[in-house]
Amino acid sequence: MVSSIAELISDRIGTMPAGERRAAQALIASYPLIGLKTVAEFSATAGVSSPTILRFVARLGFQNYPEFQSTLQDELAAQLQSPASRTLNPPSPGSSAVSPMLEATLDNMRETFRHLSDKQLADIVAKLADRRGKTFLIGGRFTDPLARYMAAHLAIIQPNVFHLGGQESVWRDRLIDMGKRDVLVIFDIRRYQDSLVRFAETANQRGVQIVLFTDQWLSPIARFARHVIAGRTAVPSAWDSSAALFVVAEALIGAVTRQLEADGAKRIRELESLR
Amino acid sequence: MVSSIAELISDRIGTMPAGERRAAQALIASYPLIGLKTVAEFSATAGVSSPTILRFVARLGFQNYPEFQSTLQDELAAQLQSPASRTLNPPSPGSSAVSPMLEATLDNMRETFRHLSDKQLADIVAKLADRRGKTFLIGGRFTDPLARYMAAHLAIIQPNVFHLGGQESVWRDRLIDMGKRDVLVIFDIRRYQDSLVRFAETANQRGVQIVLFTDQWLSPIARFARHVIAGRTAVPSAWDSSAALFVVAEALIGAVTRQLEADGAKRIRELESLR
DNA sequence: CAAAATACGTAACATACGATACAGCGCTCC
DNA sequence: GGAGCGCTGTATCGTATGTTACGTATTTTG
Repeated sequence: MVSSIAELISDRIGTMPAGERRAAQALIASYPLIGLKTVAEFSATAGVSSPTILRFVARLGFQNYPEFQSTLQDELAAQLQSPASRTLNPPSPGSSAVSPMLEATLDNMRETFRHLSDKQLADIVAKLADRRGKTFLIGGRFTDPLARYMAAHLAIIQPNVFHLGGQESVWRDRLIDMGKRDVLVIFDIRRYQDSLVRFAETANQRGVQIVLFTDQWLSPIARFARHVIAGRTAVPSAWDSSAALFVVAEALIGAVTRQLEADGAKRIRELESLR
Repeated sequence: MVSSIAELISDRIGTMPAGERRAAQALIASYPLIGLKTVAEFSATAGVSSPTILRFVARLGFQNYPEFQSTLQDELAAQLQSPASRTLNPPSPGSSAVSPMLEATLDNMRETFRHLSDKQLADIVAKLADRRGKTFLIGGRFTDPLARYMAAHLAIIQPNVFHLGGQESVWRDRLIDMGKRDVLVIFDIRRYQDSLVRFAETANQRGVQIVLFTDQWLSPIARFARHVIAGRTAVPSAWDSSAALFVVAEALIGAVTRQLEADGAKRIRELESLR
């Protein structure tokens, strides 16, 4: 038995032609609201023609469009009247292999932030928003993308932000550029990489302030780090999860942006005028 | 300022004639669902005539019935998309500056997964774990790190996984390598990049199956995509959040790994012995 | 109590919405 | 390479829907 139209769609989306699949995806993306609008609006949002929408609902087993809409409304009524069903994901008895993953991730984030004080974050933000020094970012095998992600944002709102990528020998040589006023943001989770540890140690000796993103068992780099962010990584998977660290990174990016705006940084105003 | 139609009604219900008051009560009783149905149905449920309904919505300040319905739908959309506003956020003791960011992110993830069916994910996993074809990953300005992150993991558990980076001209030429059996995983959120759209279009013409990670407004690439994952990106920040997409990516990585283990892939056993 | 004003429903109307027929196109399979 | 099939969009049609006009009922006011 199929309980919701959403399930019905995901059951049959594989067997649908391209146009109808676009209709299905548009419906799922903002479920179920476009389904309540007119065929014309639905077709416009999905980028197909009206008949395709009608064929789509016909394929789902409905006699006509109004019948389809009524079903959607009934579904919505049930949902709105029992808020419990919202929090508890469609129970999907037996399956839902990803749900435990999601739950664990959400828990990880809550735990991660619970152990982070506002003071600590504020200090890091202040340091990152301090435009007198340079900012370098680097990560390990799996976490380097996080460093890139953060660098991509920070580099826009302020100058002198550099992601250290490529071969080890390349970024090792960049140590020459680093001094007391600079910040090095390092991402390092298990298994901790020796090359990164050595790099951090040298940087530390040069007086560079290190901000470390690591897991709850703390990379050895924590010994040299000025600020340590310990994210929870445990999930029911063969891999560790970096999602919590990712969210902290995003929170920092947002906070630094706000800080620079508050500082009235000329660059921010220029950026806005460019857009 | 009146935020919802429900408030508007309770403000004015005192000044309404009997018939319209019955209409108002009927609407409030199962808010806002009858308002989305036709005037005829509305009038029948309320026990009044159609014109009375129209006079009722006119009194609320709407020019016509469709305008009234649109407003109701917008209201509903806002409600459904930010469950936070429904639960009336607990002030979160201490009221930290990053807490709203965290809350929004958690909501985004729950919402994103609520719109994702197990079936849909299972299809994608099956395709990604299919070792007959190659897997290419690419992302936009801010999302390319996500592509890298996913590629870093997938490349370990199976051969023929390629991240497309560097200059546009470089990865454009890689189109030659792509064929019907291959998968292209694209990350593209606002503002959608023309270069990526063109790339996706060409790849699609070559028969490549496209898995798209995008935001809830759907990149134009959705037109060519076989599978679309629409993540929520709204957070109280100057930037959009990719955290929800990141978590989906991690979930997929985990699921693909499990799938390959189940398939008894020789490579996995070899890997384990190497560790 | 009478007269006026307001409210309500019936019925006719016009719009726009959903439905259908048909032609063009691409794709697959001989 | 050609024939057949299936998918998609354009254009047209019928109809359900929202809208309005008008007559009757009901309440209000002097």
